[in-house]
Amino acid sequence: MELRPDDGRLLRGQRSRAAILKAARELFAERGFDRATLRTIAERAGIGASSIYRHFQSKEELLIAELLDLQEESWRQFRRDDQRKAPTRERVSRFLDCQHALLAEDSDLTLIALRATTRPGARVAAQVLSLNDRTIGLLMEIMQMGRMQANLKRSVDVLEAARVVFNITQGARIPWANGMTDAESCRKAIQTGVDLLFGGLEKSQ
Amino acid sequence: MELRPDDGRLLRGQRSRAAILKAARELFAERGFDRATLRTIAERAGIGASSIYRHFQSKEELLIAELLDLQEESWRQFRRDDQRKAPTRERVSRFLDCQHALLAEDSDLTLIALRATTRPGARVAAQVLSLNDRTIGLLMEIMQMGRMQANLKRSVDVLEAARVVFNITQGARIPWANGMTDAESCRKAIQTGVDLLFGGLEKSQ
DNA sequence: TTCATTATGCGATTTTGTTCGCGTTCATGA
DNA sequence: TCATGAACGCGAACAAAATCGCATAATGAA
Repeated sequence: MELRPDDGRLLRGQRSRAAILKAARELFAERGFDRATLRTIAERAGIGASSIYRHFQSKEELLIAELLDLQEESWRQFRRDDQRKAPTRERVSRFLDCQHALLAEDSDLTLIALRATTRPGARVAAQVLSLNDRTIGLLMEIMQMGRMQANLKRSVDVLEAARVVFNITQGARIPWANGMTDAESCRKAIQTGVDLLFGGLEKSQ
Repeated sequence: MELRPDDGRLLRGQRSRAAILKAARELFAERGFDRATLRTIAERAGIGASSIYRHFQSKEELLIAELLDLQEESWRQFRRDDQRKAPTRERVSRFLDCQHALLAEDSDLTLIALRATTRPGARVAAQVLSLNDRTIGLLMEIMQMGRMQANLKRSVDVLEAARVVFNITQGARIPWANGMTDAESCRKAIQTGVDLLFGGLEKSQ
């Protein structure tokens, strides 16, 4: 039996799902991920704790919706005044700044996403890895354009280059999310790393 | 009151600590970190589960000792036939290969260490970050030598460069530890990333 | 010896994410 | 109208890490 999209049960489910997400976002912001209990989230959402699992497969999954939103918002901001003719290094740098400005508001987001990738076999791990791949894909797109415009070396493997850029950002955020550096130092570390990558370490002869 | 180092209580504690570590290593190897329960570890070590917390602050801390050993072993292997006059790129590359060969035997180690860094406030997070800093320090040492020998650009910030190399390795291991690529692909990804960093992406004019 | 102190050990308990079995609601089709 | 099946909801239960209060052992000081 197929359910019509306006079926009463589905509608009720969608309301619940929205209520859970709202409560979760509020509580994550108030107390942070680890201190926000599924029972308190459920209570604020007005349902039972176990019902959350009708809509999400794990606690971490409550965050990836937010991460997805943020990712697309950062792309929107980047594209809004992106100079497609500008040097590739500048375009990449600007994109990372857009992303950083948004992520800097919520260090938990980066941290929990990273944690999720350390749970092999869990669905949420694959989801986050796939989100990361989308970001890597965008970076690759930018760099591929630079490669065609003879802005980058022809020999560069743009996929690997995009991965390196992504890993630089990921790695730089860990000390920040652990409170060992502030957001601005994190931003600078990312930019310095990208500059090193573009310029190279070795002397050119 | 100060305890002498040969105090009977301390000696008993050290024996327990050693037994716990031994049991933990065995069980981690047999079942993996997540499937090895503190109760079974305690049982094999011949003590009660809660007693583990007299010696370690968290389950993850049981892995730190192993990670430290492995780190120093990889340094030993690297130093054993390190050509100090060789190009910096080759030295770095060789060090990463040594490290990879050891880590490849136990993907859990990388994964759990990474997971530990996503637990802000926990002692184990700081411990792992400090271990990482030691590896970064060694990389920095290698690159600093290259910089003095005019092997690398004078303008290079060796600390940041070392961090970038480290982040490349860290990031490349995540898909591998999730079973999405094999160890050899992971190794190649690391080497490709390092090559990109040394050579740079931009065309030199 | 006796007492205080300190490290260690342990069973009971708490906490929290997650699973299970059962009941409820609601559209559909005979 | 009534049985069917599917999505949803819930309280109880489970699993495993972590905590607590108390007991024990070992040592030094009085």
